[in-house]
Amino acid sequence: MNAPMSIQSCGNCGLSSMWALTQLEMNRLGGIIKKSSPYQRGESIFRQGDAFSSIYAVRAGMVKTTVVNANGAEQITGFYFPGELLGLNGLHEKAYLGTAMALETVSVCEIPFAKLDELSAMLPELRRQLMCRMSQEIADEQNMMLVLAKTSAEEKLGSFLLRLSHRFKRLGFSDTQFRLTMLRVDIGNYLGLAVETVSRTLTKLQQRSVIKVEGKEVTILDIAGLTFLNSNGEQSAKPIALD
Amino acid sequence: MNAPMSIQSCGNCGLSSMWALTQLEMNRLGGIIKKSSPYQRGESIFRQGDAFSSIYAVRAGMVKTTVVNANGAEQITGFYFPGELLGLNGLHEKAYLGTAMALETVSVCEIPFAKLDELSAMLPELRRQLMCRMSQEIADEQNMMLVLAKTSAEEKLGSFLLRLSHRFKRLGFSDTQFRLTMLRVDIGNYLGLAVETVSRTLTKLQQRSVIKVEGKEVTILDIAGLTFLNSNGEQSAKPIALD
DNA sequence: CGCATGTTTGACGATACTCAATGTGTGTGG
DNA sequence: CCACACACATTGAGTATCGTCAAACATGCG
Repeated sequence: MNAPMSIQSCGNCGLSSMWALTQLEMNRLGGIIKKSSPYQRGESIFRQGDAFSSIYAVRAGMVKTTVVNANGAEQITGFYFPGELLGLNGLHEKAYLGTAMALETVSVCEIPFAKLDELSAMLPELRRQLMCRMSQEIADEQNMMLVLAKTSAEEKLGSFLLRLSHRFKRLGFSDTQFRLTMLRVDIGNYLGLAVETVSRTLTKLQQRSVIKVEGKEVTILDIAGLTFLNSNGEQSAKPIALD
Repeated sequence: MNAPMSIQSCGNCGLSSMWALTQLEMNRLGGIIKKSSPYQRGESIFRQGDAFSSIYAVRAGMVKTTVVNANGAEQITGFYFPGELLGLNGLHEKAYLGTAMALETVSVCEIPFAKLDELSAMLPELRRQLMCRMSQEIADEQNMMLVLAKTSAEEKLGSFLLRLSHRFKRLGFSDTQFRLTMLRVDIGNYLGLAVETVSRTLTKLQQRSVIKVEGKEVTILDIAGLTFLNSNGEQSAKPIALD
């Protein structure tokens, strides 16, 4: 089992590389950030319903967020990589809308939101970065909605793998070979597929030499093949436009 | 054909009711908002790839947003009601990530983002409201992801109708009887279902007296029935937790 | 080693997609 | 005003895909 991935630590916290702030701004930001002790696999960083107080930046390791729906079933809402922010959805309800759980050994920085808000009044660049990150979160989720709206299991899994690939690349890791930290059942839950379908589809893609799978290790052999799975031009809504 | 729904107009713009700001703050905000002429069905408010400059608040009518994916197919990413904000996802790329199109006669307010940003440094409550709205957008989208991750067409459509119901209620309209502004094909595209499946599922739910459908008019007869469709406790990921 | 957890594979049936035809409504022009 | 064209919606028949159930197979851990 290899070490969980991490971003370069620097200054108070591993955050400066992603926030693009000046030294002064970083110092101010660093002043309000609390470093927390690492979480072990299965431990939760916050829980659904807890009062919202802070957002969290993942420093190392991968986190999954889940909600319990009306039927009492647990549904995964996201996987979070180092450098990504947790808890942004809790602000408007003043409570966390889901539970964040470590998938492996995880290190996070806690950023008290009230202080971040005050600070953002004084530091324009920090404010813009924060907005920007929230905007990105919105965009990422729309992207995920596109994945989920695909009709075939192959497309869903293909898009899922490509998304992972992009995020590993952004972290400086290989975008063609990586480790699926989460379980097959998690992938299925996240994508709205049965576990067995996940397994079978991975096997099928492997047989076609689009990917190689060895347990949790995945190698992407044919990115184009993965991108254009089942690419029948259908399933699109025609524009009303006259415009 | 009835008039498109709208929020109460007030002051410069119909926004104050949703922003919970003081009169002074509203005046300052009103000073930067541009009212735009109405858009007709099929006209676009902004287009995918356009440079990001403003966010838009829907005042009246319904808007759909779409993206064109790798295969050149159009995919719907959202339907927007009066009082909701468009374009928030464009900030981090400095370009709109999708096209926003009027589904009926639509009126919007344009809010130049650069000015909003400046203003938010001076008005703490405005800043918090803005963050709060972005947080809500994130939460709404996660909610939608839950809908899409459902495995059965019935559940997807049921949840879709319930979401619409809640939003109509928030606007002061009936939450049990409303009009589907969008086409069946749009619903299918949005939910990852074939048009025929949308049609058949609506019929099936009607036969079971859960809803009543007459063309675009929908009446919800049994909210509980709609909420707990196909509620087999399965399809959930078991927590790893020891914790 | 043995148990628990996770993954894969097989067989079967239900669900949803495809193709095709038929309804239904709406607006246009004769 | 009606006939027609067009876009949209529904329904039917056949098929592929995916979910379910069950069993075998791996993997990790005490």
